[in-house]
Amino acid sequence: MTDRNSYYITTAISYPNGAPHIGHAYEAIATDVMARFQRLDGKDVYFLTGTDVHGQKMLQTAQKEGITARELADRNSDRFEAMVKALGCTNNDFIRTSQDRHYKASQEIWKRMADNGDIYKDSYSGWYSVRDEAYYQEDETEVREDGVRYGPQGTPVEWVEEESYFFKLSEYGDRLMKLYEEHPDFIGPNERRNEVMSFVKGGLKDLSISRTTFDWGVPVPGDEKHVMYVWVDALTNYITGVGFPDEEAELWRHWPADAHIIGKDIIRFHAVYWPAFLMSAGLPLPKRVFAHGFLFNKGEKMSKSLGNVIDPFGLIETYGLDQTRYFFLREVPFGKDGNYSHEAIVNRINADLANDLGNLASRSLSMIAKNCEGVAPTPGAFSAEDQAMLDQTDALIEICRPAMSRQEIHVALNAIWAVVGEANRYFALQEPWALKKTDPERMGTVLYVTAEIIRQVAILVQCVTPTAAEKLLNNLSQAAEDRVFDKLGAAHRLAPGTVIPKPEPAFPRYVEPEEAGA
RNA sequence: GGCGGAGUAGCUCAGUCGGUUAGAGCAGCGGAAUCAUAAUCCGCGUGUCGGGGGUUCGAGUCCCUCCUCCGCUACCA
Repeated sequence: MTDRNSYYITTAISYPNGAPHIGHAYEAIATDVMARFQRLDGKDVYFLTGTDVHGQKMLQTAQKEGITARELADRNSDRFEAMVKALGCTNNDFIRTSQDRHYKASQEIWKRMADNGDIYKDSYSGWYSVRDEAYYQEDETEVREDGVRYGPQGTPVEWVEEESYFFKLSEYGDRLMKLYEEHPDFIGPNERRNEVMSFVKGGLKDLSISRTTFDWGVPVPGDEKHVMYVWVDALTNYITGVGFPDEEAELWRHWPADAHIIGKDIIRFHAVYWPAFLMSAGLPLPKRVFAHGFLFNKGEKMSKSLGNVIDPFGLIETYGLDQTRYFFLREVPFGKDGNYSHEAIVNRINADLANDLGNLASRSLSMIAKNCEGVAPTPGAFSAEDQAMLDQTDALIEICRPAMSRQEIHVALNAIWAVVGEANRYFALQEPWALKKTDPERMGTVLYVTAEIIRQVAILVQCVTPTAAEKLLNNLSQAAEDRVFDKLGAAHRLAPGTVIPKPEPAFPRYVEPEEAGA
């Protein structure tokens, strides 16, 4: 929006029924990169993540462990919060749906939907799978040889009959279609938009939004034997996090959200149910819901039974934080499924980070340290090659900004690394080491241009590889206030005379650990 | 079954409104250079652009058909 400077971005909240895995980490990293990007671009950013701790599964897991649901929720949420921290995420808050503020917010949005006449009580019966948290038609289930009835996902189902509150989703089809048509950017990527639209076009049924079979959840106002069922509760976190229902709250300025970043498996809840709830409650709708893909281990789905689950803490430990962040965002087009393998990540670390960018900085800055008295030289007139190189660098932000606004993180990174590659060619072709003897002034110009490229690249990649970018910018003696996108481009070139000491490697190569006993 | 997407170099993918010898990165092979994190640079591809048919002066690009894969969705004894 042009009329406000706020940028509110969220991840989905994780269900902490087990340990955090790479999928949670991926979403958190990507969202953090987008939050950092907008912050560097001068936006008033609010970044929210957290956990969704209610429901029967949490209750059952807690019972199995002999603790209360709340104890389990707290313990496991702590782990998720620790993961987010370990990933270097700059979230402003970490919400847990067990918090008082969230109960208040959920009950308020419920009341508003009820006041709008969209909630009614009825009874619900059917074959219910606890594990799927879903009801199935009888003909979707089958009784197997063990005498147990199973649902279509292969999980056991039981006959459940309970009274339930329903939300009149069936009345929102037209308004939702209008939303998708008038705001084509509401759902991304585009293939998800098509899926959602065809789903809505097929007709919507009313939605069961409460349960009486367990009590670990937000009580329904005025009928406390019901607790809210997953979606009203979980989705509401996005407004709880910015102060709802206190619309005078300082944080409420951030609503509506600019982007909800979620996994492709929950697109329907975010692109159909959520806007319908908000319309019903009379609240503004988020600008965009973007669904990323899944990560596979060498093409195989990660699962506990296959034993190929990747632990995010282990990745950081093995490869480094910046390296892990860079790998997933560069290797996998955001929005598509992607693959992880040791070979692939090592290749990215060494080729892109160490060899291309790290070594470019190293070779150019160390020449400045050695041959230019440790300060950025004063450039002479720029040659056509110099100017072309600078122009390409100056243009990066104009590529990155629209790409990032569409969550095309890979497009931005691709453009940045194209400049890095071009800069290596430029450097080799200009041969500053030869100019040292033949034309020292020209050498100074080439080194200046290269340092300026590194300055701009480092400012841009702060959002992906914050630690290494900081090293580069320290090496270029850049003040904190100069490390923002406003300082990119021709109007704010590296000042000649800036102190540039001998560089320390910003991106070390990945070296395979020695074989045991070798 | 319906809808949608995809099938291009060993791998991952670009290919705008159809137009000259179909591109990039990675991997591989050969060479150069020595500023640098043994990093970098240059050169090297006989690819039925999934198969077949059609429209056109000309199709990876449009139309038809078939095959394969993926997603969403519906349903059946």
